[in-house]
Amino acid sequence: MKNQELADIFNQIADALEFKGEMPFRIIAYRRAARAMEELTEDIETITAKGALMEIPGIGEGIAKKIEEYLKTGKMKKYREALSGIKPELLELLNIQNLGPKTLALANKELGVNNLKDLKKVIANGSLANLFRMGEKKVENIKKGIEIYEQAGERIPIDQALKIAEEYVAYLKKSPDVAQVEPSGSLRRMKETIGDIDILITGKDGAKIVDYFTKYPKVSRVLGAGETKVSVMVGTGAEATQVDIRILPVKLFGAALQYFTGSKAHNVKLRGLAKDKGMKVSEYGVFRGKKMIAGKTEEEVYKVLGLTWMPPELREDRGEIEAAMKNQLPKLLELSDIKGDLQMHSHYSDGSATIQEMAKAAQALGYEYIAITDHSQSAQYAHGLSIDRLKKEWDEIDQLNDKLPKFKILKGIEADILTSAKLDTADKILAKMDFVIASIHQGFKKNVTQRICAALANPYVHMIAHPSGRLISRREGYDVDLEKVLECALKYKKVLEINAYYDRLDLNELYARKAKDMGIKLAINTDAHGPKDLEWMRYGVGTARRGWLEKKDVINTLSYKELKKFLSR
DNA sequence: GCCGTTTTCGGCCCGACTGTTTTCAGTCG
Repeated sequence: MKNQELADIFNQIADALEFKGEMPFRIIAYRRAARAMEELTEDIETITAKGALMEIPGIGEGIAKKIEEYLKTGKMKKYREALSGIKPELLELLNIQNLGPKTLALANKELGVNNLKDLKKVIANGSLANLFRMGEKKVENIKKGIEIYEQAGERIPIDQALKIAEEYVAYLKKSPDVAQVEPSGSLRRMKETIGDIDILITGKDGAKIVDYFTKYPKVSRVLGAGETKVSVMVGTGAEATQVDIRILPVKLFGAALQYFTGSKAHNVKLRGLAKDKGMKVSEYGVFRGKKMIAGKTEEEVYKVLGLTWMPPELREDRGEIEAAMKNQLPKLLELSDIKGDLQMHSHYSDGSATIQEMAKAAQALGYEYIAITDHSQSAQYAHGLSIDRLKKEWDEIDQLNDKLPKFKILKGIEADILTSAKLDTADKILAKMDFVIASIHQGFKKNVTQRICAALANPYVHMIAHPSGRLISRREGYDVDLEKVLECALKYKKVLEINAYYDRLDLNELYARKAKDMGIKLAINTDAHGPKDLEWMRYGVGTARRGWLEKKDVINTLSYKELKKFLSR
């Protein structure tokens, strides 16, 4: 699939044009095209072959021609032209905070800066500070930017971001000057990774709040502090994370929260819509002329624009504004709709707890059932179960089910799909199980699509776990055609998983939405290896909500009775 | 470069903060 390749090319063209001082709107157009490429689930070559490129929003005649040219020849004239005269490492420097295209172009033209080494040199010898409209302080800020750039700068997993944010929020709530504190930005939208943590604060005395905010013990550096807006770094080294706050009066809470939650693309669309209607939207409210007509609540802000309120997870400019206009937003799945967890491991394989301990923890979450899905025999890396030990596990589950009132433990297994495309567990064993998961744990590059489809065709298999195999922070995933996998799942009426482990979230939101649209059922499971891991469910639900999923799309919202009926089909 | 139940041309979100300005440019979100 060349989707990401093309996205990278368009982003680089945008960077290059920005560096060269090209018209801003042309640059925005290339960035939009890049984003469109990244969000496609279908292979761009398939779309091109169908002649449907220009049906993608953000792709017009010009960019469509460039895509066709690239797919046909492996080259793109515009790309070559845009990058002509630009040394390979130069545009990378645009990732340094406080160093934008204008300053970089100036440093390049006047001082011959072409890479990080050059940049450091002209900072050290003072020549950068001597350029037009430059000075000591500006250079100092660029130096700060370089430090942050070299330290970390990677997006962090949502799990880690939530922990940092929750601690910070607890600290902020202790201040008597703070009225409301609300994590917003990508965290509130439950994005799978987080760049900066954004926190909205309302209160009266901004200066006092700013002071208190920057005195948080974990702050390692203050990046900038005004009266209503502050940025700090929390932690050091690879752990360092940027936290931004915005302070506004209580009566503007809704407008402020809407603005600070984003996404940027959503807000741009919203503000454009307001403009068409003769209104203006900002963090200070919705205005018609000078008159403020909304701002106290988010509901109010959306309402005056003719829209119903929408959950933060939808706010990505992926059709939610259009749907809200027609009052056709999905009624999203809630965490409280989840009645059980259908993938977890006990100490029989590589889990840390007993089956009883897992059941107790699940009961405490209000669940009606769980499936114990220990690894199968070929999974030696995970202490996979021999048939004898599997039978022992069944006996224990039977005993527990007799003991536990109003709670059910399903006999499950996570069976390995072998490189031969066969499952490592015999059908006659699978036939005796309540819930059969098949998954790839070996041969990531060997006919994965075909092997998964073969597993889906097996009448005893209910679900494919983590269908792409990606690990967000460290692994790309199997060499698999997910479009085909979706087709197979639909054909055999099987379930696909949203694995809720925060480093998997697999299927991701885009494929989850595609699956839903096709009519495929999903299950959201934590893949817990200990009782505490069951709490990861909220990340899986977040991904599901970002994929527009409703209760009816997810099988572990069914009651035990309904689930048994569903699984027996 | 994209896009159109107000337009095939003329629009394209809005504001904070910083520094180097003598009224504003650059950067960021």
